[in-house]
Amino acid sequence: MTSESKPAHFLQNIIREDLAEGRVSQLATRFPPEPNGYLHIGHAKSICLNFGLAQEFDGTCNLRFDDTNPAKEEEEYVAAIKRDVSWLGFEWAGDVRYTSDYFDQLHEWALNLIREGKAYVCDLSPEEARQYRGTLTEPGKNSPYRDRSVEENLALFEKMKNGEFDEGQCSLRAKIDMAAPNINLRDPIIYRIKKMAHHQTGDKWCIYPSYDFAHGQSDAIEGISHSICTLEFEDHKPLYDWFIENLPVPARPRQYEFARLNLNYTVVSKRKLKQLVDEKHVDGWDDPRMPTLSGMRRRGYTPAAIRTFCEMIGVTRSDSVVDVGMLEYAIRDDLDKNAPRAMCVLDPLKITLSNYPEGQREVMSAPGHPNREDLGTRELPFTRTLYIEKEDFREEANKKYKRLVLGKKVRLRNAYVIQAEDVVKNEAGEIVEVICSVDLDTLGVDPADGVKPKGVIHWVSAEENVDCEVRLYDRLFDDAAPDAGGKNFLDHVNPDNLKVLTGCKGELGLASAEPEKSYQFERQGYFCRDSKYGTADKPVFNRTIGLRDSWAKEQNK
RNA sequence: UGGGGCGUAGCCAAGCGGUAAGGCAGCGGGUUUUGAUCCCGUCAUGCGUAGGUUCGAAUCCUACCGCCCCAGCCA
Repeated sequence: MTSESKPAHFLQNIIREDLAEGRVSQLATRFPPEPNGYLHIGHAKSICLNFGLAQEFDGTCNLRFDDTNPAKEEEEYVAAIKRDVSWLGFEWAGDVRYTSDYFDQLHEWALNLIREGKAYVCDLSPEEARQYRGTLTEPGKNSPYRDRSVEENLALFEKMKNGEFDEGQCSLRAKIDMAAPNINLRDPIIYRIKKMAHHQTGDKWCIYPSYDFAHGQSDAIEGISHSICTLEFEDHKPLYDWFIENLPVPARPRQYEFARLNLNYTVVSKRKLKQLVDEKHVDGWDDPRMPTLSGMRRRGYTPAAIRTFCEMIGVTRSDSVVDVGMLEYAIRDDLDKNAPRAMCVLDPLKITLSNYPEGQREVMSAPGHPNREDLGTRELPFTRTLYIEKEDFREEANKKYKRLVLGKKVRLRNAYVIQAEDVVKNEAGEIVEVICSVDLDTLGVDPADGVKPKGVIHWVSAEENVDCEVRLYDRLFDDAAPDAGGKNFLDHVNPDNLKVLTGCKGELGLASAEPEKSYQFERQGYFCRDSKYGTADKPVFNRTIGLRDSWAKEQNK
């Protein structure tokens, strides 16, 4: 820890004290996803918190699939979640756990409650149960089945377990208090009938424990000391504690809540994400525009950047909406330091160097990174015809425009200074080529006349380059809060969230770019080769994020 | 109008009775063969509001206001 380290957040303080005062001997946390969808940036916050705390305090963190609802869960998600957690850079303690590993024990404990008169089989239908539950302001009424004998409950629960009842026909409920102001305490359902196979336990069960009954006890079984969840579970804590106190569990875990992540211009609800996929607004869960970890990975986000972001935003109990600008800062910061540089012309304009012999070829050497010698050098063939960016040339411009202007000079990055001498236009009047002269005495030095060109532009040989496709992504939504209030988030999908450019010309080295490995295309942004589309000789590059652009800002003034 | 939370700058967030950290964004300037990076400076007389206690209050007390969560046999 350095003297400039971040101040501790409330959970770090709680843990430090618990450890110091001996309330817990070793920190044990867990990340408990339900395998019913893909992990997204919001989960990353929880993952970084739970695994990060374990690392910081020399404790352990388990990966536990909270799989109590076979109707919604699938093995496919289990695999994807494991992969994403590993990708983020974390290692869970021991084997992957499943709440379903504890179904036998949980069933035993349910029997325990029944024997002590603290649980009963209720025959109320779901609709009737809702009516008996009361409302936020009115107390509920006791179920007519609340006072069945222990023997009858035992027999009925056994029948439930044996599949002798239909789904919804009855349920096992904890006997707590139908008049409790906290609705979670109004005799919550702890076991329900679901006659379906489970991805882990197959056909062994037709009754499944509820989240409330399973979670705390699973924590206890695993010896979790601090069970960290999001704010909406705070009302469940009294119930969490009630089970722990009324059952012979091997440990006393404690629940703590923190605020989930909200990001502007983004939706992170599995339902909405799924809708974007199903209605083809995006090309799958791993579409680079998605805030899923798999989408971000394909987009070029790095685990380190996501971890930094989670560190930046802090951990508190107040609802907040983080500006995506912070996420963008985190990825730019990482990639600026670590991504090798390359040149790629997105919108090519041909340049012919009139005083450079036809057939002549030189090889320019350029650093892999301006201040990372360990990233080596790259070789750039330089020829009579080149491509530059269309927007980097103007026939006339004011002094603020620091690029190539007719009659003026500009530096070709990592190469010579050139001057635009003439323009070739097609019948439509569009510029199709610029004739330039090159000053061969300017490699690494300013022109002899001492006048240093103000601008530097990127280029690529027109004769030797990699033809590629580049996909420019913009934010998925054009509204800062697409799902706020009564808004339909689909009405705010940004129509310009993807621009596909073909015929882009990249420097030769890009042909061997590995998928998901980041490059900075100088003067433009950070890109990585797509892992799904493209061919060996025609790669597709995804733009992760553009460079900060003060020129664009200047022009918008 | 039941219960549980939360209000510090445009955003995130420290602070826990001694006179408002830090980051993102913004703004101004410097360096630069990336209009990037980097560097420097600037950015709350104010902590939801109103009272009160105190030599002193974002921190304590009182009242009020606003926002979020809870009535799945979802998690």
